[in-house]
Amino acid sequence: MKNNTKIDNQEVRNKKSFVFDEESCPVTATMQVLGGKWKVILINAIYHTSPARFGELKRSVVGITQSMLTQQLRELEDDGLISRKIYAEIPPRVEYTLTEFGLTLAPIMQSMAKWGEEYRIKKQKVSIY
Amino acid sequence: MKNNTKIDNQEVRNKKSFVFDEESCPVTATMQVLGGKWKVILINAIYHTSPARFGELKRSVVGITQSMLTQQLRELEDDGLISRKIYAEIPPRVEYTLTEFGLTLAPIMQSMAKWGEEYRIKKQKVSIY
DNA sequence: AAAGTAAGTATGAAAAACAATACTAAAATT
DNA sequence: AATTTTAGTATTGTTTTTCATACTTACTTT
Repeated sequence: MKNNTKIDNQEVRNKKSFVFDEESCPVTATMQVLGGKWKVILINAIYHTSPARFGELKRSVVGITQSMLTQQLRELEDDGLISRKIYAEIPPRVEYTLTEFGLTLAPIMQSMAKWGEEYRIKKQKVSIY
Repeated sequence: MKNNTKIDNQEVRNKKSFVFDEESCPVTATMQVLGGKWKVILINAIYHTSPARFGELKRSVVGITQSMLTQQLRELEDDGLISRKIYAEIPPRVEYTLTEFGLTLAPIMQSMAKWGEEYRIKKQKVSIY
């Protein structure tokens, strides 16, 4: 116990004690919104093709299913990141754009895009062709 | 069909046709590595507490289970983002640090941290207390 | 009259992610 | 001798995601 206290003090002295949860870690908080397989990809896609139609996203976002697309778009809308504009036409037309708030994610997407490019280069170097 | 072609041409004229997959979209490529509930949070935690011991991460990363922690750390190691240093001691000691490559993720974490802080402010404004 | 169109909804199933619990080793401490 | 410590593994179960398929509407084109 004495020893334990000694170690604790050492730890306190040498190292801040961090807590990573939604409350105290802003990165964790961001992940609550952007988590999931498709969120970031979709935001990025809308960012680049805005205004993006539903069918357009379905074709361009490789691998996503229609129901996933619908669901994720709804969640992004609920979080205030994208807006959905319905045209009263037949056949229907719906256009998605980033809201002003959604546009504040641009730096995240840009840093990810940059990293992804470098990652691709790194992978090429490792591959054995 | 004639009409269809007309619309297609219009689209080609007015809008680039994007494809969002791992090959052609660097953001999507990044998400292959950082996807999942814990990856970004863990990288961020190690970034801030490096060198981070296993038990330390288990305590500080709120909500993660031991098996999840082990699994995610292994995957991050396999992707070359973190390194694992084992000390031949009893009881065991293992320290995790970001590799040089892992450190290249810093801009992503920083942009996420910044956004998370602003998101918190926005949520406060909306709440009804 | 049948087929095509866009943007969905609904349903059920499969797959992946995640969680809980118990267990281990080898030395130090009580 | 029992307990504590750290960093796990193994097993089983639950929950969440994701997928596949069929269906809808109301108008246009064939």
